Amino acid sequence: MSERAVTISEVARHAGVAVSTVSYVLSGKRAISADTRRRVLDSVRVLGYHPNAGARALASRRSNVIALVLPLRVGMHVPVLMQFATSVVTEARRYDHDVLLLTADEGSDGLRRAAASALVDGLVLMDVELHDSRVPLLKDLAEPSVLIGFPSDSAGLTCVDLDFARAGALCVEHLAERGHREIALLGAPSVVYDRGTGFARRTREGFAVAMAETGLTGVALPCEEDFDRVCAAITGLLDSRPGLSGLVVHNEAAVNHVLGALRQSGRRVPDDIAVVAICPDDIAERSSPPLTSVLIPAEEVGRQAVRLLMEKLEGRAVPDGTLLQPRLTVRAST
Amino acid sequence: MSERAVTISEVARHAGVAVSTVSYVLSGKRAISADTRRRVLDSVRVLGYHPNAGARALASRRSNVIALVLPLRVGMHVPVLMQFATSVVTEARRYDHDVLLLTADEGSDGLRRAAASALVDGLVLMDVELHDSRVPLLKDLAEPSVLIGFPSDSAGLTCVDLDFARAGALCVEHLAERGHREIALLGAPSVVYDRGTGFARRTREGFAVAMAETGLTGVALPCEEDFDRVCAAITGLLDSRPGLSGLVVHNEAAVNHVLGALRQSGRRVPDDIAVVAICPDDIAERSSPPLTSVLIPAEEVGRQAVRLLMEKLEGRAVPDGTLLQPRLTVRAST
DNA sequence: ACCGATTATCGAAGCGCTTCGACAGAGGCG
DNA sequence: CGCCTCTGTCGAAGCGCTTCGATAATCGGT
Repeated sequence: MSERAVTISEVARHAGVAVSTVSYVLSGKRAISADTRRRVLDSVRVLGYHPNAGARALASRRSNVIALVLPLRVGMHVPVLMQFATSVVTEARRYDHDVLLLTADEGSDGLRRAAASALVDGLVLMDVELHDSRVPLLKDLAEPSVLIGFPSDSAGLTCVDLDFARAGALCVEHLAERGHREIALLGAPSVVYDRGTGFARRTREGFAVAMAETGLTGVALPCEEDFDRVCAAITGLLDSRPGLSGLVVHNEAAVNHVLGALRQSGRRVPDDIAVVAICPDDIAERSSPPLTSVLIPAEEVGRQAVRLLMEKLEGRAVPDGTLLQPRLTVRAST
Repeated sequence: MSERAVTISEVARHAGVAVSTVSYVLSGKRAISADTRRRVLDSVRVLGYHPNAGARALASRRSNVIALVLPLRVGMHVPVLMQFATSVVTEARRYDHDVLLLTADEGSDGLRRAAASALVDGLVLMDVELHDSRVPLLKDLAEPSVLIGFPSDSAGLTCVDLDFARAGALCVEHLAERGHREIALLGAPSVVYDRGTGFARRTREGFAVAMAETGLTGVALPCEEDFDRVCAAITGLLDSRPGLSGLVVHNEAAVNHVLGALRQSGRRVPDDIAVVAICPDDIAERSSPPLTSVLIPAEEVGRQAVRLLMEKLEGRAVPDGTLLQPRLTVRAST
């Protein structure tokens, strides 16, 4: 181990050309004859050359690295995060970029540090809140950024998200079509609403609007994530609303507890009560019965976010807001 | 936005010193008078100087970035991964390093690329398998690395992990003390064993050894992660082993399904059957009843991994293998 | 008052790459 | 045939930092 790394000048010598020629072969920024190109690429292969990232970043003022800022607090849908992170990394690699992982608890300072030191060329932020302290910083950072989620003041920012309002509405409409007249939404833990997290609130709003439009009655409640409190909530709900025949669950961690609680209170799904979840497909499929669900397209959100960022890095204009349309998959629970 | 970044020479001019003096103030590698130091630090603050990462990496041959290689396949304990990633990032920041996220599906090439281009100074790999194709590469990479998990040929590598064998044994011993005589282990999905994933196998081995030592009888079974198959497995187990009174569950995704299945078949926990889980505390606490569990100390594993890597980066010797001792927390399920 | 050892600072030489301007040679055109 | 335009290649100037060796300035010891 540990021979010194191959440099571009060794490649140039080996191929019998100038250093700059090697650089142009590799970047494609100037025309190079087919013959020279081949010789250079051969030398690159033979010597096992990998351009030094630091030198490249210094000279070109591009690090080819983007930052991914993950939230790491309670109440987050962890598996969704993970899916999301994966798709960001995969898509970034497709554009020949790497991903630097930052946690939200470093806050604005972390972002400023990564940007100001030219460690990264751009930023993708997850789980942006309605009133997010990082938003002002992003607005006057030289580096472009893309947010997952919409802060309340999103002017001048590029935001992507699932259209949660539509997702909430979709669930209501589906249940209405199935003939249900009284339904309930079980959402995120109350702390998530209090924090002003956009996706939770927007789902609730979409739910409310669709309820009004379809003429259904019902309530929207926060939902904790431990079995006992889920059970209590379900019991309370069933007692107070005897006509209730449908449930929308927007809480990945609680959804299995909800099913358990219904089983325990003797209700059959879907015969006594129908359940629609807003959650990843794998969770919906592993439940019993498999749940009709609205998929959270984490992968596509990640892909879109990276694409938009790459566009901005190229200096192209991009739309301010991108809302991904939810898709409802009917399974056995409705 | 977008004024050019402040450079070290602007700081030097502002403070009335040489560029190298600024560098030495910032790195502390040579003695600097208190007065000069103060002037320089003031200028740094006033101008908002952040050293350019690329230039620094180029000149010092250190990027101050480490790679975190995450597995992204089925059957992984996703939330644990996340916890782990967080602790790696947090701990790395404490040593003034950043974390580059690589996914396992780029395979050895991804590692080689990141290492050869000097993008990273070292690597932390998660979820290493018994026969991992990346192990040979790691052995002759110039960059130091730390593995989470033990490959079968771990000679010359630095590995960290929870002592899963001990964790399995601990569960058995706990149930034995409580007077149980016949118990079962429900483990990972069978595909995970087939793949040769170390932690699943080692738990099973520790379980088997402790069974022999304590004189208990029972079986170890793989466990799928959908409710219906969990239910079937539980029913089969209860039917075929009427004397069974204890269960060890080493499958984070299935543990709530197990409890649901027991409820459904009319068994009370812990009166009819005791349950010990190997899983994160939050899952154990949210179940009903809250589960006696062996914690997977993801956070500590991450911290240790980073520490060991930093030691290696400093050129210090570190132990080949580090096994973290599991801790059993008694809750209501046993 | 002089010498050697410290201590604090400076200047300059890279680190490995990209990019700009220059230029030789090959064609196309009048 | 001379002139001009392309093409393909080269050399050199940085990019912003670290680090090495050199140089003043200071100091105690004689």
